[in-house]
Amino acid sequence: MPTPAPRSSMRERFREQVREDVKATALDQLAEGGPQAISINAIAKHLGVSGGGLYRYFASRDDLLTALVIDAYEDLHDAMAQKLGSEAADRTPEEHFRTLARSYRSWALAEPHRYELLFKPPVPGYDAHAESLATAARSLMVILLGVLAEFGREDAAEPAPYQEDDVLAARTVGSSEFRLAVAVWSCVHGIVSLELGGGLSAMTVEVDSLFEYEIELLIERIERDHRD
Amino acid sequence: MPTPAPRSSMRERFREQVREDVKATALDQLAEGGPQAISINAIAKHLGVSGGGLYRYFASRDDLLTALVIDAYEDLHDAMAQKLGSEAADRTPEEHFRTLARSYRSWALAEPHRYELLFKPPVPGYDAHAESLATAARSLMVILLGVLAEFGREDAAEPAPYQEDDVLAARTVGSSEFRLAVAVWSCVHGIVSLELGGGLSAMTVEVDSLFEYEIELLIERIERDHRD
DNA sequence: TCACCGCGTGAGAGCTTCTCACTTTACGGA
DNA sequence: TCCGTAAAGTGAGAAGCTCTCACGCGGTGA
Repeated sequence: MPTPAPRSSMRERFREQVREDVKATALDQLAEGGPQAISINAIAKHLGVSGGGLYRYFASRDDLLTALVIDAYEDLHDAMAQKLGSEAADRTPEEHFRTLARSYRSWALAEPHRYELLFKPPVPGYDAHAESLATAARSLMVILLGVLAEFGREDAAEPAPYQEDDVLAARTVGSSEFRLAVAVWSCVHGIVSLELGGGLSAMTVEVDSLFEYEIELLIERIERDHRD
Repeated sequence: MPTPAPRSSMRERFREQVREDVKATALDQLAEGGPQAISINAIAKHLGVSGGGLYRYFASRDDLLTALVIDAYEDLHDAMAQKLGSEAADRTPEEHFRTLARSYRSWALAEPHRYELLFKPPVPGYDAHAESLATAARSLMVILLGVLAEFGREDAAEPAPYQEDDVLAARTVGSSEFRLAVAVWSCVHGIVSLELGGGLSAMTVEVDSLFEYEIELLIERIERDHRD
């Protein structure tokens, strides 16, 4: 059997390539015109195929949007994990948390439409992709849970605080650590969301310093929470 | 001149009535299908007029959506003001704040699509209605600023904590009170937004108790902020 | 009474998503 | 090497959308 797998994966690989091209074009449209500007027709024209052809690759427009959301979750996840990983290992938990929060906001500000997409489900009703979406969302929590767990330990030089551990996530769901993580996330998301939504642009307030101040308050709160 | 005003306002009143009917129908569509489901065509059919006729009342679909957003701001504002007003005047500032936060969340949970609409500007670019939108958003802040101001005073029985005072709002923009109000708002909005967006539905966490806990933490923070 | 202006109509341009019968192309087993 | 099968792509078209516009009808104000 001389490499039967590569043969059969040729089509698969091409198919995946086309899907990536479609998503890349959709991201361009998203960046310059928001979710409304994403058009299957326009993507097809841009890629040089006829309109109906793309439906071999995405069952519907919502299907494409869902794929974009999952990609965005992974991208945000990777951005935060990379920032955390590039830090010196001897940093304090506080520094790790600051890095995490700042990279979260930076990503959102750099790609506002993608961030909006994360919290604007394309279809109001629960569709078939709800499960994969939830999984992607949970992967963000794992990072946060890892950093929050550092605060509990006395020695700060613990290895790999940003590792992905689904078992850890599953175990801590519903626990007090999880509660704290959700609460912290909601505060960070709150500022970022208001900032992006224009709710803050109307008010003349320095979001940069507000965010930094919020980070310090959250750290205080985390430390207090760990002293119970 | 025997009442020229009522005469000339006959058309005006009718016009306003039609606009209200259109918005009411749009709200029905919004409630059951989200912003995407709002269709000028379908509204016209439901009201028994032809499609193009509605453009005498709303210049565009975005125009209609903007009107809905402004209405939603006012509605949320009124809901909070009414809840505050119905309370006994001898309540403490803490109780007032709890009432405010709970009524905010209640309104959002009761009308999730309208709440989403508040922070999803229909048009990405800043349109002509940006100013009226900002005004409506600021009216929310005035209520919050009023309640936060109670914490500063020693005697809790101050009159009319929820009065609207644009001068007050304009004066405090950029001040430290304003900063605190924005920070508090962003935390409350953060939880509500995650809850509505489904980000929390994936995680099994009791949002009710989480929200109540968050309120207490915010009160603590407000009181600490006033002791500087 | 009469001119006017706002209202509603219906056609239609141009866009969209999505379906479907059809052709073409390429893979993989005999 | 050859050929059946399955996938890729086409183009027409249905149904929907927003929005425009020329056209008449009728209430309003002088």
